[in-house]
Amino acid sequence: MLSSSSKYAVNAVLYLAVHSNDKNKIRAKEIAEAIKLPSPFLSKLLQSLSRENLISSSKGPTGGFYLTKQALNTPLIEVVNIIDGTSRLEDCVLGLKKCSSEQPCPVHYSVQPLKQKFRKELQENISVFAEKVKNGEAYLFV
Amino acid sequence: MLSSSSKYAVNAVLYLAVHSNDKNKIRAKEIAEAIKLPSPFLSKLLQSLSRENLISSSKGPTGGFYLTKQALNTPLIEVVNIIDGTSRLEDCVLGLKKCSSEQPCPVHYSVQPLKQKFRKELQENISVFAEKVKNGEAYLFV
DNA sequence: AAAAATTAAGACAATTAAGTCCCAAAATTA
DNA sequence: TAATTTTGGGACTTAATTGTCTTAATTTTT
Repeated sequence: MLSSSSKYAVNAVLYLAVHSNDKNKIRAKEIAEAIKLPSPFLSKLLQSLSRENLISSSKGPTGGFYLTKQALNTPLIEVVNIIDGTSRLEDCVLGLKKCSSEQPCPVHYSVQPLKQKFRKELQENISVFAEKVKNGEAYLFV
Repeated sequence: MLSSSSKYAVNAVLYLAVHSNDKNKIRAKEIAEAIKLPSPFLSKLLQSLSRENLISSSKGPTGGFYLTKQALNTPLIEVVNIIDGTSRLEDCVLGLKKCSSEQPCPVHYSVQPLKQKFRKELQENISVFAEKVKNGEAYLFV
């Protein structure tokens, strides 16, 4: 469904959404420890997200990563799109090159609506999912 | 969602469901050509399915693979379970070890019902999907 | 009984994904 | 300005998945 990398990235972004802002940047190492991930690997993911301006960063002591208010209003699925690309969630479940309502694969009508709903659910903004964690309705680890 | 291997396997099984029976066995090579797959690799997948008695086989000239009537009444998801195992479709989308309604991840309630529905759709018997191909409602290649 | 055709099994190779490491660039502190 | 701390970028390593090849076992045909 999602690659390991984008799972990590989503976790990290939600961690930032909950704990960071432009006054309170968070180092890669701290995030890595929080979500139990090797820090060099996480750094690379964060850099990819930063390069695409989904998250913000600054260097040096007191530096780190953070989310702007604008970034909080980005659909969560953008994280996945940056790390995995879009095809992973869009391609035919059976791997057929041309699969559509004109030429459906055998599972198309069973599965395609679910895939679409999945993408739609992840269109919800990052802030929406972060709020659940702040409220104690959802958890990021364990 | 599914590994490449299990996509291939599902295709191959549906091909057998449509074209084979105990009087009409089909060689790995023919299936491989039909679904455009390297034949040695497909052979290995077919062997895994045969070892688990999901498909049947016989050796020698006139040998090949086929589905029994009983096998046609197996849920399609069994193919995936044999090739990928079950965890791929059951584990938390964000990769959290313990993710449940007691301790849900932030996307749990958005996504978990869809995953369950996905598995449920693939619980439908192989024959159901094969019929769609026979009817011309669905296609296996291109 | 021998030859040919097929599946079975497992070792091997190639590719991709995951993860590490090193050094440069930028910012802060002293 | 020098030392320190952080991100940025890219080369490198490791692990997992995908794909190939060789040989054995079984069945059919002649």
